[in-house]
Amino acid sequence: MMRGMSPYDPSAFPPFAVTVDLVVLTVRRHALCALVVRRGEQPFQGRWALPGGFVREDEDLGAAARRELAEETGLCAHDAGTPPAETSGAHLEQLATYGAPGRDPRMRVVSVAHLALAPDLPAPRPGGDANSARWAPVEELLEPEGAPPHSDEQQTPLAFDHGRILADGVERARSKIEYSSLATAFCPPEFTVGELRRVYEGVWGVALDPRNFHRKVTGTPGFLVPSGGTTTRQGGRPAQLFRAGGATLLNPPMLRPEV
Amino acid sequence: MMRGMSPYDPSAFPPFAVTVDLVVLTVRRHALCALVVRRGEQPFQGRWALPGGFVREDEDLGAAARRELAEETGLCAHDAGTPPAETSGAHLEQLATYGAPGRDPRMRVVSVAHLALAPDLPAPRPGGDANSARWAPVEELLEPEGAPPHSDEQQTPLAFDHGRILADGVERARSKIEYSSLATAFCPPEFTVGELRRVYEGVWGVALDPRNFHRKVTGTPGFLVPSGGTTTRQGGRPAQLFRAGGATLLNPPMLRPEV
DNA sequence: CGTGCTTATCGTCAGGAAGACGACTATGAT
DNA sequence: ATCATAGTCGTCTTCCTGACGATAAGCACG
Repeated sequence: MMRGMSPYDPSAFPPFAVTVDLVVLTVRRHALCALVVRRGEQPFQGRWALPGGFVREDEDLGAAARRELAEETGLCAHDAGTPPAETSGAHLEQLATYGAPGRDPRMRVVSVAHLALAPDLPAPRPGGDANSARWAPVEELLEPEGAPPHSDEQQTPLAFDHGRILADGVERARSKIEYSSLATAFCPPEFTVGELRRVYEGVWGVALDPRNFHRKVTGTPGFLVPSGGTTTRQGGRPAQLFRAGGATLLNPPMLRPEV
Repeated sequence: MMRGMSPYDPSAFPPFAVTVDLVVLTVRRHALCALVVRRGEQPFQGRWALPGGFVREDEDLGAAARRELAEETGLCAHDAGTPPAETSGAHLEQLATYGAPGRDPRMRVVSVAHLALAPDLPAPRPGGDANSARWAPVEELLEPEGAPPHSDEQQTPLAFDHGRILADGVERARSKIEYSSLATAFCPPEFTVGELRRVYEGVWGVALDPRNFHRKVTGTPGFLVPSGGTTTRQGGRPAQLFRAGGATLLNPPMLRPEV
């Protein structure tokens, strides 16, 4: 033990529980969707919530997020900064930390939220038990922004402050695909320019010009590398297949249309 | 108490201490500087560290960061999103959270780092005790990146993992002034175009063309609003004084020169 | 009081990138 | 065969930026 070093006096600081919550996003049927699980206990019993759990002793925050993601989806996540290997992994990065005193009525909980971007999974029922998890369109989960159409009893469909966490994660994803090649994390290992365009359209909720988009992504060095094959899985003329290139930053960025 | 709701079993999760650490940046004499304090106790006794402290019970994370910032600098910080009022406040936003198991040898500490951007303060000696705090150029604090010139005993001048936290904060500031009007947070309430340009030059460590910079910032609607006066405090021809406008996002962004 | 130095501000010009959109290609469905 | 669907290549205009010349208006000297 180091000279003069002593453990903290436990009475000198309040006790906290630390959790990780996950905003797992994917693009399904042209819409941005988030993974939500149904709560089995109080508070917010029966409501939808983001997946998450306690950080274990001797476990790093990123490791806890990767563990929770694997438990819920089976995905093996890359850390941010790790080059995308051949494995079918998702992108994972820290989002923000939420620690308002009253956010969990049981005790003081600080939650380190993480953002994961995953391709459209073949298994729509992740996790263990039956219909306790689903992909939900984000505008459905964030709906009561403008005016609640029917009942005003529940402000947001999500438990705790998960509505805000999800909103922050969606905003991060929307802005980050502008200036990085992260949109490829929503795609399978091999994909076409049109599939990548539908990712942008789904995340941003806009329509993009296919010709200008094609020029942009194929003209940015290091963004896409052709894999040689073609596919007709989207119908129409066969499209060239690409893989994500090594470039991570898009300069100049992909421009999101105004309003 | 809600029906069926009970407090967590304290044995179900490990105990954490939660702190906030501050990356306070300013531009002094054409260099980006960070606020560091000298540690008085083990571990890392005598080394420089980022200011910070425990989050109190019933205190929000942002409130803890604002409190620490006020204790160290006397600055009254705006929350991110709050329009800059007339008060001489700094910008404050959450940066990232660091919770690796071994980062504090005494116990498990999760630190929610915040980033503050402040104008050049008239008082270079903030805080209470004597010479326990100073502004240090960031490249001096982050020096041992390439090759340590003299001794190889200490890897970084900063205690704990504060070298990485500072690096992350600097990178956030460097990228954020590209696409937002945040550079004005480094300026006094009234400033000239040249002073704003020197902020960009100090943060990025590059030289910018004064003519193109002037065209860019005065041509972006909502970025700057003329306050009517002029000043010659920088020497040379009198320069028009401006205030930060309401715009927070720069579109198109200010382009950082390559390499 | 002019000369030189400093900084601020306006203008011009060429090159690059993006939006709008026409044209053509190659598949599957009927 | 024809049509619908999607992919791919070009063109044109407009906007923005980088490079850089020119002028303006203070201050510090002699």
